[in-house]
Amino acid sequence: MKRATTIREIARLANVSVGTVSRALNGRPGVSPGTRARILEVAQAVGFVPNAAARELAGMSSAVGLLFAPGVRRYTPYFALLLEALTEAFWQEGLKVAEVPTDPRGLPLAEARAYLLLGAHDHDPRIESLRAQGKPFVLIGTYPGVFWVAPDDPEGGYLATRHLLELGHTEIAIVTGHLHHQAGRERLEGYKRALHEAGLPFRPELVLDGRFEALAAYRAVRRTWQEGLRYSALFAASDEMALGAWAALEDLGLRVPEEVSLVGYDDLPDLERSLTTVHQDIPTVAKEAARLLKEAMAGRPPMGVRVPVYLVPRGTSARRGVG
Amino acid sequence: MKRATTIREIARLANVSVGTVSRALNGRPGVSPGTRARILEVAQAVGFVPNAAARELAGMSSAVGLLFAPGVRRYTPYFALLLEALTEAFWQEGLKVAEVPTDPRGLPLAEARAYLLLGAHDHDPRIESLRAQGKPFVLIGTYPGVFWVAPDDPEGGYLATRHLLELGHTEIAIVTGHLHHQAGRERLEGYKRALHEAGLPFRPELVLDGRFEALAAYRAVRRTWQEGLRYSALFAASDEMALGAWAALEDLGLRVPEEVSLVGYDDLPDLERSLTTVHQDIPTVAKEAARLLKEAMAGRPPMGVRVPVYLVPRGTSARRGVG
DNA sequence: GGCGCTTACGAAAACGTTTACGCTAATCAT
DNA sequence: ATGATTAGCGTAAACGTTTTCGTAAGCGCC
Repeated sequence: MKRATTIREIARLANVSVGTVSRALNGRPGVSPGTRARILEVAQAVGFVPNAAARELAGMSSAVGLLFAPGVRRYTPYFALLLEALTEAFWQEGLKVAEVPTDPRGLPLAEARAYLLLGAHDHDPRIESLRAQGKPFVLIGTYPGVFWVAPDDPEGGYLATRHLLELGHTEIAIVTGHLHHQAGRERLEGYKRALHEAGLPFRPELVLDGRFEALAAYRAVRRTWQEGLRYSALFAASDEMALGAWAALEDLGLRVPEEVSLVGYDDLPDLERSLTTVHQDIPTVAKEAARLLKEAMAGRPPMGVRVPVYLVPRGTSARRGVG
Repeated sequence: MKRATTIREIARLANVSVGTVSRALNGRPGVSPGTRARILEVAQAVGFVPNAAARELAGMSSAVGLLFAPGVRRYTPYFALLLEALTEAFWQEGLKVAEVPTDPRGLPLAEARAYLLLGAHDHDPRIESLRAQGKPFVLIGTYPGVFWVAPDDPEGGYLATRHLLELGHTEIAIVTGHLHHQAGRERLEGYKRALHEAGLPFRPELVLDGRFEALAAYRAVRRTWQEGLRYSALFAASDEMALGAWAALEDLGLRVPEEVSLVGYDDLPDLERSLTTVHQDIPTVAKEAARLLKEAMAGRPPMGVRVPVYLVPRGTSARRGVG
């Protein structure tokens, strides 16, 4: 393994002492704009990554606490990917992310330098509590007046639905996740907007509750179809639910995409089947979260950013059969 | 936060130098049995936990690599619990566990001081490869000639089945996980043994493939029942599959446990419904894994340990209705 | 021109552990 | 008895960072 470049090396290259380098890199006062720029440039050039162990030893508890909202299913492929990306992105900043045990309201039971909030709820008590404590934090989701980053879920829901509309479908059902979760609600909003834009009415009976679970999606799709609900296209607000829905359609004897088109959401890797879906740029979400957390720790004013999503047409969506 | 006790403090209490303490604690040569015992006693008494950051800084990459078998679903509640317990248990030993990226055969793409193998396969190439490299590792599962720790799955399958037999059931179906995974196969073996012991024949058609997934279990149960398969009791080899099976039975209009008894496996916490199941002692599995890994790193001869399981009778199993 | 004040920076201590090296005393072979 | 070996232990350097303290230079001000 190659030896990583150290702060000392940077000091040598920039003709300053290690103390100055440390100050410059951490945005601390006591270094002139000129030297600071020079140091940052050198660090950038050699691809410096601070040694987390040394940092921690020196007393900078380099752990940011990961706070899951209560009631959210953590053990999903999506969260696993997000976590992986977050770990990677924060590592680049010399920070480690670790899940923190919480009380029933989701408030942290252990101290951390900063926090990362996952699974944004509606009236999230975690936000006010942390704000009152003055702890820096970033929310994965949206909320006014705090640092937040979120995938552009309204746009994603819109893109998926418009794709189906453009293929000639007019009866489009949606399998949603929990509507008290932002992701679930926002994707539904996008769906509604696309319908509205196309001059089609929103029909509540075409909204099926899939609870973000494959099994729940399966049951909802199968039951409603057998009760006589009909549509030529289905938008599932997560790939897991799409898989459940797909299985249900198969068990109902329906061909995908000939009889029913299907669009998922997330674009999970390693899916064995070719699913038309909305791609989420998870690494970018993670990187933005890391960047924002640094801003938050530096005491900057809050800001939020939306990360773009895009549609990936694959095998499960087709032009509506002439009917 | 209270200051953790250091190696220096222990040195003071035991009247030796820090170097000697370090050697004693790490099982390295160069310290007499007497002093070693004294040091260990002091360390035990004050509840010493080595500082991971300092260790890493001093060059002892304190990370043990977590290696998942290819093809195994990592994002399950069971693995999440196991991982949590492993993190905790290894932390006590001054070790951090981190997942390591693998190639398609499951071999590690990054170096680590030692490895932990999860999701034991049958002819696992990881085992021979690591053994050839002389890397210390512990397998969660069983394999002759290496360090391993595993829940007593054959016994668990036996206990679940015998419970149903004792309730008067004679037609007992089983929903299994993948049979090329040890856990899946061993639980099936226990089921067979209980049947055999009771003088009942093993009927292959009563074995349903649930792939350790709720949805797959649901489909298998529902489809086979509709095809005419009948039984008065069902043993699902994981709680997730039990939930899927339960949903299927409900959708078939069958009452649990009046018409069909159901037993799960794992005893996951936070299940909202009261499921009879086999309890797994995950914290103990983790602690044993940590203990064994230390033995392995010390170069001791390999050994394996089975962690006991036990049945937890709850609401989904009942005496067979008079038929 | 002396005084105080600020700013930019270097020197060095500190964090907790591992480990190379050196020393002492005991053991051993001759 | 003497020199060589060895077991047992202490000393100190090293790991990469943060941070306290000291200091020199620059500034305005009377």
